[in-house]
Amino acid sequence: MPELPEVETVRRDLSRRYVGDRLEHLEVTGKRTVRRHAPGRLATLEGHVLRNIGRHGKYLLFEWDDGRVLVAHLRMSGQLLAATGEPAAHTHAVFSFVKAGELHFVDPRTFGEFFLGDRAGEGPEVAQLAHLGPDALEVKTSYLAKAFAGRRAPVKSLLVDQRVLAGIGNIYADEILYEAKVRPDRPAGKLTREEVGRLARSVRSVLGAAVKARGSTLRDKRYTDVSGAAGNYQLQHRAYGRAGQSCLRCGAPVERARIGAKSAYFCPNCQR
DNA sequence: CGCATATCCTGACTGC
DNA sequence: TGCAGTCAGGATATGC
Repeated sequence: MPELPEVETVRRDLSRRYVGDRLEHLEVTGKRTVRRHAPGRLATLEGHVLRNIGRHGKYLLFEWDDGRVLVAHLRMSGQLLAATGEPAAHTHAVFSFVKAGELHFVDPRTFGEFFLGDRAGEGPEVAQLAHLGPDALEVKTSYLAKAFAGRRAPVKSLLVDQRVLAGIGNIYADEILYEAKVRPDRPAGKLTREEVGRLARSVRSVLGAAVKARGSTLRDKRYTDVSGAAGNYQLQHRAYGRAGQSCLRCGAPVERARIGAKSAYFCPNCQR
């Protein structure tokens, strides 16, 4: 499940490989891959040079030599793989670059999408992403305090709300809350200023460490980098997936609860 | 408006 | 061993 650290790892891999190269051919075969506009519009990128790859939260922003931006989201199961040879099962798009060769978009669950962004002024930001909060790596305590004020929803629900902060998903939310020693079911508006500060610090430190470790690859191997290699941050998970095991800080058994429709792992003893 | 829930979809896993 | 049922979760639409 790609979240910010996985998307950032993919962004860096893609940048090294494809920026400066010319798109020779683009074949989109997935019926659901382009759904915000006519799928044929993507082919108008053929012949253009990729100038830069940006990222906002979990969205990738491919910037081309004519100023256009191709937006991509991998959702639950999407992968971007440098590939040679026959496309694997569930390959929905193949980008062919002049020098670097092919880039395959593989996505069994077909939730991932591509679309051409509408520019919203200077810079690479696009109108379709205007609802996103700031990128989670740049979170500030003062911003988070304002966003939480008066809210009764569980703090975890707001951490994964992309309108509040862009980039955090279910796994890193649990890791962040564990690091900050805050229970996931606490009403967000009831957190003290000090707790919000710890949370903001943990957002930056957990995501930063996960980017360094090239993201988390779980058993299902739904995430790998662009060359197909696994990440390493799953080895540093301290909350996610550890139900029934001893808390690595205090030894109490880690609990699993449901918050909204998602599972939440936390230590009921040292997260308060 | 804020919050909760259902939906999209396939593959991995669980239990009989 | 085989098969039905459940779960996984990112974003968005809908309901209260």
